[in-house]
Amino acid sequence: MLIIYWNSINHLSKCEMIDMHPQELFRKLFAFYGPQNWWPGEDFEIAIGAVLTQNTSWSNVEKALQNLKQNGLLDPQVILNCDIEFLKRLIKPAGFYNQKANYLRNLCSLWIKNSSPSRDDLLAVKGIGEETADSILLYLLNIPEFVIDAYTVRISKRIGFNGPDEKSYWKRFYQVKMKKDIQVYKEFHALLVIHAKEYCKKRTPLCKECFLNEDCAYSKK
DNA sequence: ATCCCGACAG
DNA sequence: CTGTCAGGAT
Repeated sequence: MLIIYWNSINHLSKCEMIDMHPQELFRKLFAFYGPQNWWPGEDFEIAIGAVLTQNTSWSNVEKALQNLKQNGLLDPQVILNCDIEFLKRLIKPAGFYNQKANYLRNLCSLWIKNSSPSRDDLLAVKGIGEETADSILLYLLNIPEFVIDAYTVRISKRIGFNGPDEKSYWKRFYQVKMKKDIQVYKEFHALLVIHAKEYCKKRTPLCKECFLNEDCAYSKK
């Protein structure tokens, strides 16, 4: 009887340890992976990459960006001037090229009118949702919008930050709990991405080898 | 076969 | 809320 009681106490204390602060998650990710220095590319290329990477692996996006770069198509006006079928062919490796070609042109039209758009300006563009808008705002325009993607939701729920699947919830969650710091926002999102790819994978997460498994609710199930 | 830093239309 | 868009890596 005493042992059962002890075990329940022990279990409770473990649960409390799982409930860590997002700051602590950030600190541990940063300690393990180091700075990601994730603002590759020049200016508008970041915005292009943000669109091309919608539901698409970055390795495929890199091929498309290379094609664009080799043809001098990283400039909004040049993109608008070029034949759309040519544009589609260049970005083909990134997938969804029919719609993404149009999405890019929509973004270019906005950018020519206003190269420092607001969040609402971006969301008004057909093809730019919240994640893409926030990526552009954070990594290109240096506006502190916390980027929430499928990886962020997956890791947050697994590690034990109880919450729904809705990205809007997690955006508020992180923006309330984290210090409003551009560099931290940038690094944190980048760290969540690399961690989701290397350990916290969708089907086969590598919990045994994961450096966070003692802090993670998912690895204890 | 499954997944990839989603967004939009129906 | 569900179907659709799509090539590329594993």
